[in-house]
Amino acid sequence: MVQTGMKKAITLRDIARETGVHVSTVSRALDARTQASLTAEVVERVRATAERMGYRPNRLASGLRTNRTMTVGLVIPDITNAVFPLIVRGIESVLEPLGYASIIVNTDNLSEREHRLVDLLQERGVDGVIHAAATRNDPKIVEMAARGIPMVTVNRSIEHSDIPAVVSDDARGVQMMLQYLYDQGHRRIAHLSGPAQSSTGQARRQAFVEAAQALGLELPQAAIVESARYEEDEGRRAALRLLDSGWPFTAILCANDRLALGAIAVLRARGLDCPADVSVTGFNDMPLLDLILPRLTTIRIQQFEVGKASAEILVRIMTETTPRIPRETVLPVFLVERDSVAPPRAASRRAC
Amino acid sequence: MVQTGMKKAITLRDIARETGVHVSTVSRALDARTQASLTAEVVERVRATAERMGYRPNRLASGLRTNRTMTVGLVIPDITNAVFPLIVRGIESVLEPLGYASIIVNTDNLSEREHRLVDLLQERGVDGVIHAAATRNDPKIVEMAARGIPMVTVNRSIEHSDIPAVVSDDARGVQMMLQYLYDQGHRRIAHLSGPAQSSTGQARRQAFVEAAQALGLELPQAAIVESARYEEDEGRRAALRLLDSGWPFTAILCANDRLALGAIAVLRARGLDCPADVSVTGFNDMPLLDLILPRLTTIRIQQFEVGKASAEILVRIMTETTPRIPRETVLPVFLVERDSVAPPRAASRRAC
DNA sequence: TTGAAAGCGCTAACAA
DNA sequence: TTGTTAGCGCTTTCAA
Repeated sequence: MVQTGMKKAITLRDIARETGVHVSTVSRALDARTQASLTAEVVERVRATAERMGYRPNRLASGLRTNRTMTVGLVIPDITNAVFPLIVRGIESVLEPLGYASIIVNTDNLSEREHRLVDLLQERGVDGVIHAAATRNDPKIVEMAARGIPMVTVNRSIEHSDIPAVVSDDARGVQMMLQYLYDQGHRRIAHLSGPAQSSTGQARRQAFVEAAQALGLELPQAAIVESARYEEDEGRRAALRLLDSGWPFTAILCANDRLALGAIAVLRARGLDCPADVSVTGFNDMPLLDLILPRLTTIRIQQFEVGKASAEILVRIMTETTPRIPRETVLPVFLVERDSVAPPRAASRRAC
Repeated sequence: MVQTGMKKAITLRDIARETGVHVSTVSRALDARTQASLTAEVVERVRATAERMGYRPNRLASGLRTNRTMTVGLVIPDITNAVFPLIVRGIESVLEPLGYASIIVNTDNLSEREHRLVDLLQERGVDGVIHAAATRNDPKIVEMAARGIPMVTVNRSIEHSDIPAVVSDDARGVQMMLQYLYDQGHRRIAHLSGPAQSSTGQARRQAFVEAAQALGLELPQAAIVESARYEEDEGRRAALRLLDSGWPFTAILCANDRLALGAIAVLRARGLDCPADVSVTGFNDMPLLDLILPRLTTIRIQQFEVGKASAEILVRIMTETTPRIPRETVLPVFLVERDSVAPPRAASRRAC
């Protein structure tokens, strides 16, 4: 150790010496599962001494011995993206009380980076991984799961694998929103879709197409513009392409709030008001969204609950001998009606 | 291990057996610092075999031996608070390339919780701690530093200790903002201060008092209202108290953006427009703030840079033998002029 | 009910 | 330049 004055930590040996019993006895006395085989008196004496000396178990040592580190890995794309902190807190809400620590890594959706970070987690012997940055088919993840590392994916789902996934009901959300726009009188509705390689991007887009067809909506090529990332500037770029296509849409259903914010900015720059000229809807209901004008009508996802559910499943996989886990856990979503949707100009004119 | 099909990992022994050299030779061949003492041929053969077999070092084992885990602890109040993700990414930007992993814990500013989490970090043998949730005098932190664990505090600074701190120039930020309001014609300026137990809350408040006195401003008791937390509802509560005090202020300098957003909401509810009736300013310039109307005039803090600086310092403490670290590293702040400040009614009337 | 001993995978001092 | 050996702190089998 570099630091001077580094006091060495109290070990089982120190307590053994102090109490006059063997290290293994101390170990047993301090482990709830094994202290049954000891005299109550010894257990208590050891416990008290450990307490008094300020003993802290060395998880490296016990982990080396038992292959359990009480540490899990959280793989997310970018903690800076407002939906993830809530998921993280949801995860933590179940893991922390059980004594688990979390190593959090940001992949920035770079697969090279992701692979390096997954290695980093494995080297540290994490007991399990919650993966919120999985691409649709990721060999590295499948391999890790095959190696026996307990794993759950969040938001996204790995194709052709039996890795449990916790997702929100994207399809239902898109369908609710499209129906809502339809009920407001919209008939030419565009979609700013998310990245095709993310499973949410794909799921929402597919749901959009299906719901649009079910409603008998016109759906030209130009109606769907794909974004490369879930970010404002991609929303701007996509909205520009949409405007320049010349298709006379009256509403944009965006795959994500940030795309919607970007789209609204572009509309405004072109002199179009939301919702008077064009209605725009989001997805996620991220924090602070309700303070931004126009207040975005969106689909609320239960981020915290998603995190919580994924952690609960991971714990089951890590601790139960033969856990029966559903392949997919789907959480409900909710339509949040705010101010970014109005009847289309034409329709309202007709209504007058 | 619970999982079936758990393939055991490749160890140095496996590589030793495969290459026909001793484990220690393998160990040396794989360590850049020691491979100099080996034949280039052996080094290469071992390296290639390790690569081929997919060897991953077991950090538990090496950590147990060396007392270095290449893992650091990040103690923050709440990752859900928008300033922290940026700090985390700043920290990561220096730590990750060096091979460090980060265990992130949220204290919710609960000292009981913080102590438990700090123990959790210590049990896992973190090489150092970046503490962004320190209260002004925290015995646990001082003790940990005294134990020799490399440590840096962020945003807040521990009183009477020599633990390095990375902070933003709060005093200068407050002073700039007060001067700005003064220049716009404001003379009766209130302050919604942050929590007294946080060092930023204290520093900003003190800076406010000093700057106000320097400008010769009127400063009755009612002019400063303290908040319990840096949150919107506390901003609302404090603004209500301010309004009910009857003091005819024309501007509110808030210790934080979220307090400002809360204050503006209350003003609006009372029929007062910001900035027409009352000017309000924030602090931090948190993400998305520029999309919320009225666009808040605020002090920008370089969160990412703060994180980066703290990590750089931590690395120096962890690796250099006799690092000379300044007790406090102060990063500059910037006034961001937006739309929440206007000349006071009286002054503008006079100007007409 | 407790103790003795081995060993998890790695590094480092010492020996050859 | 490479091998031998010991041991980091803990758990767990086996023996007493």
